This record gives sequence, C-alpha cells and structure tokens, in this order.
Amino acid sequence: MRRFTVYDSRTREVRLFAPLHPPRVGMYVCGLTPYAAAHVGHARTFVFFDVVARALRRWGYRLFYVQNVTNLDDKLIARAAEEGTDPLALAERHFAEYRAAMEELGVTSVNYYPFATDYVPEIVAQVRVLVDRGFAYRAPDGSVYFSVAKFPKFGELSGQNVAALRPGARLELDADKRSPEDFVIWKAATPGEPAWESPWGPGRPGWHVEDTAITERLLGARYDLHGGGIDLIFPHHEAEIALSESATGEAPSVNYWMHGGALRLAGEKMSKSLGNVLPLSEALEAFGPGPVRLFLTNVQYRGPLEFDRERSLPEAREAYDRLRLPYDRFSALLAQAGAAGAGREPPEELAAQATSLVERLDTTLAADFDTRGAVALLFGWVRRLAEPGVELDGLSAPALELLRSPLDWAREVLGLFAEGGAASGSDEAPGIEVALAARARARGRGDFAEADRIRAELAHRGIEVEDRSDGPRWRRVPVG
RNA sequence: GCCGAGGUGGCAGAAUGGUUAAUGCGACGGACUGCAGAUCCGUUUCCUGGGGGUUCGAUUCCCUCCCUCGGCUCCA
Repeated sequence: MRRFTVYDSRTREVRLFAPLHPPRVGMYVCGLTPYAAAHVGHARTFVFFDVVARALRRWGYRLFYVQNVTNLDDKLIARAAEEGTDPLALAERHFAEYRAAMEELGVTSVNYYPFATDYVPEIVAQVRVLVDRGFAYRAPDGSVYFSVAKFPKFGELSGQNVAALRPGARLELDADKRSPEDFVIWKAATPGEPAWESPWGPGRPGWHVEDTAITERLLGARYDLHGGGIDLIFPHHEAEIALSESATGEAPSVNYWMHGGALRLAGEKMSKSLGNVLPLSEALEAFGPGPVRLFLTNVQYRGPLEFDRERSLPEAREAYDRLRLPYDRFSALLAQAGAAGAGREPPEELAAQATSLVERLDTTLAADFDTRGAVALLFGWVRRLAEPGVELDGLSAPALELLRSPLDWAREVLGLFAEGGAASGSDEAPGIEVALAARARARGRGDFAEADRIRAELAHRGIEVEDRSDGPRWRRVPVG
C-alpha cells in the first residue's frame, strides 16, 4: 500500500493517511439530490472523488466507495408537485440520467449508490436511539429534532460558533423547535407526500440523518473518508458528526474529511439555485468526456475553479488533444507491432525516464491528490516524446508499451483516453476512407478545389482531416 | 456581522524561505503544407492585491488593510 497524504478539513492540515482496518478503506461521498439535471459543478466533485478511488485501488487499498442518493426531500416534493408527478419517480428519472452521464464521464468507481428511502428502518432506528439517549426530542407536530445544545463539539468542523449564527432568512424560526439551531431528523408527514410509519407518527427522514444511518449500517460507527462539496460543510457535515457521534458514542466518526472546491461561473458558484449552470449532458455532447475530465482534474481540488462558457472547454479540448493524440499514436503503432512481430528497443535513457515518470506520477498524486501536478508531468512526457530524435516507428510492442506507460497511468487514474477508439485509420468508417482516397487523388492531380470540397464536406459531418507527413488522418470533432 | 477559502502573466492555474515563478490555452515569428489544420522550434524579457514587519534574501512566515467567492439549517 502506497502511503499518501490528504488534507483533512476538520483538523485543517495535511495528514498522512492511515486506514482503520488496512488494507480496507471505507469512503462515503455525499451524492446529489436528483431533482434536476446534473451540471458541470457536480461533475467536478464526482470526477475528483473518482480519481481518489482509482488511486486508492491502484495503490493497493481495498476500497468500498459509497455515494448516497437523496431521493426524497423538500425540493423533490416541490418539483414533483409542479410537474404533477411522484417525487420518488422524479428522483429515479434524474438519477438514471445522472448515472448515464457519469458512465460516459468514466466515473465507474462507486461501489454502491444507496437511496435514502431504502434505509428508512435504519433511519428510524437511529432516530430512536437519539431520542432515547436524550439527544433528540419529538416536537408537538410529530417531527423529531436534534438538540444541538446536547453536542458541545457542534461547530468544530466548520469553525462556526453556534451562538454567532445569524438567525437569518434561512434559519427557520420554527415554533416547534426548542432552539433555533436545532435541526429536523424526522419530518412529520404532510398529506399527499410519501410517508412511513414511526414511533413518532407518520413521517419521512430528515436530510442529515439519512447519511448517518446509511454510513453506520454500511461503513460502521467509524470509517476512513468522507467527501463532498465544500458547500456541504455547514450545516450538513456538521450535523452528520453530531448525529453519528451521539448515536454511536464513538468518535471521530470520520477520520478524514475531504471537500472539493466549487466550480464558478462568472465568479459565482455554479448551482441549481442560482440557475447559472451548464448541464453536464450538454458539456459531454459538445466536447466528450476527455476534455471535461482534463478540465476538472487540471486544478488543485480544494480551491475554486473558474468556468468560462466560451473558453474553458475549448481550451481543455486543445490541451487534451496534446495528450490524446500521442496516446492514439501508440495504440495504432501497437496494433501494427503486434502483427509485425519484433522491433527495435528504445534508447535506454528514454525507457528509464518512462519508468521513473510513472513513479513520479504516483508520488505526485500521493501528495494530497495533486492532479494538477500530475497533468503537468504528462505534458512534459508528450513533449519529450515529440523531441527530434525520438523515433517511435518500428519499436517493439513491449517498448511501445513502456513508453506509453505514463499515459496508461493517466488512463487508469485520471480516467483520460477512455472514450473508446476515436482513433483515425481504423476500419470503423469505410466511407470516410473512401472520401479520403478520393481527396488524395484530387490532390494528386492538383485539383485542390475538389480536395477542399471533400474536406469541407467531411468537416460538416464532424470529421476533421489533417494532412500529416505520413498521410492524411482524421478524427471526430464536435460539430459547431 | 460571524465562520471559511482565495487574490499569481492576456486567460486558466501550479509551486517554493534563495539560480531563468511549473503546466496548459492564447498571441507572435519560423519550419513543414497547394492551402488549412496538426506537429515541431523559438518568442511572449522586469506577472505573486496595497502597506508594514521578520530575514542576508519573502510570492512563501507574521501583522494590517482592501477586494472576491463560499457557508450561516436549499446546495456537489
């Protein structure tokens, strides 16, 4: 197991990671509330934790990665009412879209997506423990609230001082609460909404308790990693600590808290509430998963990231091509080498550099998941490969694989180059090859008008043609 | 107001108590090309919010001010 460090939001320091039960690692990441389509901001968080999961597995940890789905809450109920549908069905639909987008993005590391409503017995049980132990109370309306005053550590994660919280617009001054900072863990049923029976009357789970009931069941009273967006620190994660540690009597419930920075659009956080979102599906359709993943992993995960509709993804596409084209070239050469048998060996120095670079990539990432630093190393490698004197043609298959290994690392850990053979020169589109042959004949007889016409026609179909020294090649590009 | 994260080149964004402040995008020049693109080479030389302090040396550590963003019981 490779050692790595991670910034822990609770202690506010970079710490050496030590699992509770090596080599096993439990990781819980707050998923989304699927009341609307996922956007690029969501992707930032989930792509990052996907990289974390890929890295941990590569480094020899046996990771169990859980990402919950809040498939019932006020927003879902409100949205469903607007659309005249059932909130659970609405959540199901948006979650299916989310999964499809994640699949396309290569976010394949999550072991299990528990739905809140599938854990109602666990939630009721945890609420009961909290009530029995005096941490929570039933209000007259049948809701159950957690009494923040009973948990002195409340505020430790966020640095908030309960007394200083502004009882503002959002902090409901609810007559049912004994204290304004108390939060609901069991919501009394409203007619027409989904409800479950409980010792306190019919109702549904509150937001925070769904996570703590699920984590206690799936990961135990204490587990290794908890992740989520930075906007969840308060109140959500603060409340989770209070609930878990009060219910189980064990602390700390979470050994390492990881929070991903926000994606900003024109200086503001991209969010459904603000309405300034770029739907993930649009980004994927226009640019494909590679540029999106590169854009999102090309920064330190904790800080804010500025997203510009006009520039960010087009820039990322250019940058991504610098990495992907060499990767594709290796793939093509390997296909040839496999057929042709033995080939040359690479210069010793280059081979040694490839090997040491892979190690450097791992050590770079092992320093608090420095994806940005790793990407910089990858660019350095493709520059090295492009230097005069580096001849890849004719290398043996093992040699090609060795020189490709840093890029394979990027595929395995960062999830790049996963968009299935978009490589040119394949026989997947014979029509394109026919057109290119016709264009080659036109160029041969000096009929450049015809050659350009064919090129324009292919461009119209989303096929970009490049005349290289070794002949034309094509690739798919987004149209428009 | 309180809590938290930030302010680095045209843009996005790294890093370190010390030789030319990474990387990418963009721009410019060149090679190559019928042209374009891609690729390669070169250039983009005096970029670390303001002011103090510590130090031989600060972008980095300390103080202060200004600004931006996030959270303050919707949020990835």
